[in-house]
Amino acid sequence: VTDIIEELATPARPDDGTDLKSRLTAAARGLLEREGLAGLTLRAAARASGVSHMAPYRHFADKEALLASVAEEGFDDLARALDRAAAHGAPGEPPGMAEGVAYVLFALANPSLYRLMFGAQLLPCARFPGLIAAAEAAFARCIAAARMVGYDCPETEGAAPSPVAAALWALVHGLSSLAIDGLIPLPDDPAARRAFIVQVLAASLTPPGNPPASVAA
Amino acid sequence: VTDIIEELATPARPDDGTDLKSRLTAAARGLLEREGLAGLTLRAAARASGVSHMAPYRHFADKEALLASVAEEGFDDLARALDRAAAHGAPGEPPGMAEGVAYVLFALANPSLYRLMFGAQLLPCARFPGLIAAAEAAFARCIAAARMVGYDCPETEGAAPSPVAAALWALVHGLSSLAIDGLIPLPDDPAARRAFIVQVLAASLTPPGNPPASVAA
DNA sequence: ACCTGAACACCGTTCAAGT
DNA sequence: ACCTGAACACCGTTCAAGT
Repeated sequence: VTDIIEELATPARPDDGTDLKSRLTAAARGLLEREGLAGLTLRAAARASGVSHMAPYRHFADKEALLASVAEEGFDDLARALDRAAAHGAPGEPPGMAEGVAYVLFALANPSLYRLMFGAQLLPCARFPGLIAAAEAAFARCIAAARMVGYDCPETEGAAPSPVAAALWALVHGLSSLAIDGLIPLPDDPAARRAFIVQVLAASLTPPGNPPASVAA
Repeated sequence: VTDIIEELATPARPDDGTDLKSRLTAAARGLLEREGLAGLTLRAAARASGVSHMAPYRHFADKEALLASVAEEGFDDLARALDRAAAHGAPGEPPGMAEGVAYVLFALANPSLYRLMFGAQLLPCARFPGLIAAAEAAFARCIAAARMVGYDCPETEGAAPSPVAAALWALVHGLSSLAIDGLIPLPDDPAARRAFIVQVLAASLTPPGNPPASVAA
């Protein structure tokens, strides 16, 4: 049965011009979206690409390398989504809010991919420099958004991010992660969902006793 | 080789009085800490407990049920750590800060366990009511800490948490998760590490233009 | 009630060939 | 250079027994 699903989603085209490496990555991403992390196997990706189960080893050192390739695509897509949000932000909202909402909505739209990007222990092992670069590129958007909010984020040379940039990234990442896990249930209605996300992000930026920020409630 | 490690860590004691279910859970937790999620298998837990590879099925419906049992223990431990921190908070810090720091330090001290608790898709599938109850009990500490900070958190009947409680949980969870993944590198020195965590948590509570909160920098 | 052992379908990975 | 096929050790899970 699962074989049929695989075939329908990504029909085997052994000689369709595009190189096998990108075909395998695309097949892996499809498997991840449709069947979750458990369904993302080297052999299934090979089957979906119409090659033998050993062919992927020509392009990926091991399964982890294939996962890293998928995760890197995910960070690239996330960065693009943040850039799109920054380009046309909502007029009534505080600066940086459009990017924060776009971040959370991206995670909710791609839960398995988002989980792979962060929770799969791909980053800390320090293999895959391309993956780390993609993650840091996405992080750079968070720093830019923090500057738009008005925070003073000093240039960080390499290692340590400034505490305020870290705080904003932690906020949007934490909300995304908890919402994906269902621990912070979000409204189903798109408008209500967006409003709740704006409320959460604005809440941690307005401590009690301080004047509330300008939020379009 | 891995067999030897298993034997040394949790020697097989088929008849040591304690019931097999808790022995299996303890063995699974040991495997998780020493070898990560990949090393946590039903068969390895059975081996470490000195029973056949089918004995666990008497106590757990499947592998996911064993994982849920370990994760539930993790949420209980986290709740206890938060209670301990609340009992004797640092005098110079704002209220609620001690709990937030304790939360992040717990995650850093138990990275694989923390990842299992949140990232393993155990919560959203709605099996394991005990696990969900344990997670909500830990979340209750975050709401209590939010009230100590001075936020007005209305009672939430069941489903939707208030935006401010969600924001504080997202902040500490996001920082924990990103720190574990190495995306927000923390200082090695314990005092410097604690100071950085305090800075990050305080940063998102003091938006620019508002008077800075009383932080022991 | 609780545990065992054989068996099945799957997986990641190594190795020896094939063109 | 790139791909194949057999093989190995492992895993989760089902089934038929054993006490």
